[in-house]
Amino acid sequence: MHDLLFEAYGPQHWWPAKTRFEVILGAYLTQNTSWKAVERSLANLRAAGAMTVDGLRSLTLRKLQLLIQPSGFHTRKAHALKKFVALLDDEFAGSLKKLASAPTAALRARLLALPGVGPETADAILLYALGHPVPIADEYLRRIAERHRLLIPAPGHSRKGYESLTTLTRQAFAADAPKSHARLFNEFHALTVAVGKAHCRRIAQCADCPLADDPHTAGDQSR
DNA sequence: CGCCAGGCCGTGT
DNA sequence: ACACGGCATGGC
Repeated sequence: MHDLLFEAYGPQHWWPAKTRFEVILGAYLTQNTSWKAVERSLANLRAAGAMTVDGLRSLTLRKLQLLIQPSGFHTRKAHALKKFVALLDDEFAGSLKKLASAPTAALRARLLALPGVGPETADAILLYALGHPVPIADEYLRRIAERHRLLIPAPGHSRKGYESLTTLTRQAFAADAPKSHARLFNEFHALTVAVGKAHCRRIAQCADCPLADDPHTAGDQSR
């Protein structure tokens, strides 16, 4: 899938951010939110000098909420971001570098324990901000996998479902590409979003899906 | 106007 | 364990 999508779409240049902390901010802000809206919040944060850990720490909660308002859920997300900085300060001396040097499994568990951090956000931070080789499962990948009969269709999206999709992705890469997983996971997730947007929103758009000459449109699936 | 977006969480069954 | 609604805003 990675190779087919890469051939069709080319490099996606993810994550669109300059610093690790900017990736983390984006990972929180883009939860169920279009990236376009996130860009406006990020611009606000940049203008306020809050694109760094120190900058964000010095903001009041209210001020932070105001700055990230354009990307929605600002009350929850502002709280969550403050809690992330608190974790960084309390357990890693305020250092993203120290945070990044923690073992992957323990770090993932610690991130998941934070409010506002679920599986996808945790993995996005691990992969795109901290450089850990973890795959990212998301709604797009689930749709694509089901559409192409790689995953048994399941009605709800349970946490367990995402964890199993994560495991399957990791195993698939482990079998076919033993090396450079971080780079492949990085590109694959970006490509997944690209093809998901282009072809998996509506069944009619699957005609020229790069993943298959014969798209599996027979089995319905409304999305 | 209605639907959706690069999810997560609390609550009820 | 799973389903379901709330969270907020802007694009299209």
